[in-house]
Amino acid sequence: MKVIFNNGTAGECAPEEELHIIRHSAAHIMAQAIKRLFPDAMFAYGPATENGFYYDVDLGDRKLGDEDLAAIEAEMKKIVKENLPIKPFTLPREEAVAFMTERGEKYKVEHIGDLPEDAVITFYQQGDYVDMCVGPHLCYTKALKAFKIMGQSGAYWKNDKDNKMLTRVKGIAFANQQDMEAYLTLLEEAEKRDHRRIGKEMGLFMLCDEAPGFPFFLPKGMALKNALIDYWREIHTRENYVEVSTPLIMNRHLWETSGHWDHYKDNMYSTTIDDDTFCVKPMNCPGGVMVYRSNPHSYRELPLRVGELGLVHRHELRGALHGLFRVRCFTQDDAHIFMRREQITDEIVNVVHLINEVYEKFGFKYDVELSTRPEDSMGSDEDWEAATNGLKGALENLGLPYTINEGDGAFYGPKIDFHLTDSLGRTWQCGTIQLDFQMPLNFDLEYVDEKGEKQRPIMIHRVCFGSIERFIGVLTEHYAGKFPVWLAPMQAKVLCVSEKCSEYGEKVYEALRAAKVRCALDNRNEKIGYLIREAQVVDRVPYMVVIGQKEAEEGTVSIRSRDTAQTETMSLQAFIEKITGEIKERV
RNA sequence: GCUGGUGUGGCUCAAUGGUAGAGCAGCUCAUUCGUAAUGAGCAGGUUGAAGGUUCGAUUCCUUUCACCAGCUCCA
Repeated sequence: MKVIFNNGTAGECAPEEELHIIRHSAAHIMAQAIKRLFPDAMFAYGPATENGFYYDVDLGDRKLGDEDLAAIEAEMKKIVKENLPIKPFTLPREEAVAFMTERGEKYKVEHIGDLPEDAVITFYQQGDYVDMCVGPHLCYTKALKAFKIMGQSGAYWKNDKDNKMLTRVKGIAFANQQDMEAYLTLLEEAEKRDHRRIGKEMGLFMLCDEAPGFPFFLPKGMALKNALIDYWREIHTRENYVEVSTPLIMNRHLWETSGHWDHYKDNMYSTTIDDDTFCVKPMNCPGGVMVYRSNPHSYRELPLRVGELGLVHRHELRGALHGLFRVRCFTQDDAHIFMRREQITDEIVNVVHLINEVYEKFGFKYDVELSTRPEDSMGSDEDWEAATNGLKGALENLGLPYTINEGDGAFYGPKIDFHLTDSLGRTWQCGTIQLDFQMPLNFDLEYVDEKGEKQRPIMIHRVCFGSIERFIGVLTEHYAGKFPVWLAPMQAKVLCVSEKCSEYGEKVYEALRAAKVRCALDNRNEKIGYLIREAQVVDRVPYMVVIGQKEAEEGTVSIRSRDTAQTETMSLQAFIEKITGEIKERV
């Protein structure tokens, strides 16, 4: 594809850059359209994104409705049709400032201020519209073949909530119409995987207006949750963790000592008990610390790995709530590891291996982030540096690729975060490993070393699933509700061809129940096709056990697989062995 | 919390400033059927909530709650 570079030459761009350039030019064309419709508009940033582009615009007090978005899209089409040439030019810094000032583009002026002193400032012009930009861009507006405005939202200038809120208009753009159609189809498909929809269809969980952000787990969702917990307990026992359970509500003083009162107060629910303030725990660590502190410890016990499936409550902003992905109460598969300084790297490596094992079990790909010290934090520079280096060292030892998320650590220490992707490509933080020198200091934790001297342990906070609720949401979308047998809320469903064989169906169902298979019996007076449809499409049950006259006479079952729709006839005993084997092996 | 949007029976959706309609699900009856929807009938809603305008509101206005797409924030 031919593009125009910021030095004014036209040439070929690298194929992998093509879409990026199309999308970036789409942002400019949209800006031009907005400027035509709203002459007072001032433009902030307008980058290409993963599937399209957006532009943050200051429209004064003007709000955009759906009709406005439609008008912008129509105007863009017009600009494309006009086939305006897109041409770059450069200006020295002062002239660039004067030029943008004259055009009222105060955000661009501020942007110039952020650029290096010696930066050459490039502009791209199409018709009467000029945007400050490094390019490259399409040569003509007509080269933009496929785009669509997708919506708008508020967004702060420079992403800082103390700054003015601008209007972000978002769109998608593709090389051609077919690619865009394909993407829109993909979105439709993704919507079908939405865990909120599948959760409802399958009867996994519910939310109601009376408890916004506090999910109810229904019997089937509970079965899934318990299957995950059983797995979790098994691997943690193997890894030499012990398990505790600590109270949901504890005295405010404890939260003051831990630092949560200062750093997390707005997110904590509280209540009054005997004239004293008590807080509902937003994190499990102070509870874990109290357990540690209840006894003296020897260096021989360390590392001490203490797990807790802890239910935490956090007051999340209502606009942030999202199905099971973002809730106000959730179960963390937490653990606190108390250890000596020299055990840090080994322990982190162990935890990373464990988290990796869990994610591989489900076939997840994940991104790793290292979050460093936030502004609002506790502790000394030395401790923060040591902790951050400890995490970095472990990641580098393991050769795990990661990105650094500056200033995004917990208030008590830096962390490694594991992000999983939902059906729409949004990523959600699940696993996290946090190194903490503060909590042991605040609570004066100790152990006795080999010389009989008191030493301060270091703490790791870590979760694998992150929140079981969020993890179930991600799993639901990952499998589109077609969970593997060991996780499936309903593992087998007995379907009777007619009421005549109901009795044998009952017998098969009872045999499966006795073998601890999660199952149901459907002997409704309907055609078998009807029963199959519901079992396969709604229940997404891995095995449909079809029972008819023939099976009743022979003592067999006809097994229809959810995934292949193939059927296989076998003895009831053979099927029970097959399914219980798969459940046990967690395949 | 912020920007925009949405809110009608369990679900998906329709309609109008003048007593809310369909499909699916549910129930009843008939059918007793072999691997993705048998037929007929019945029942189900004070249109998210509160207030206002109006002779009359589900429709218009205000407030509020919840949800959706984002922003911010986070597991």
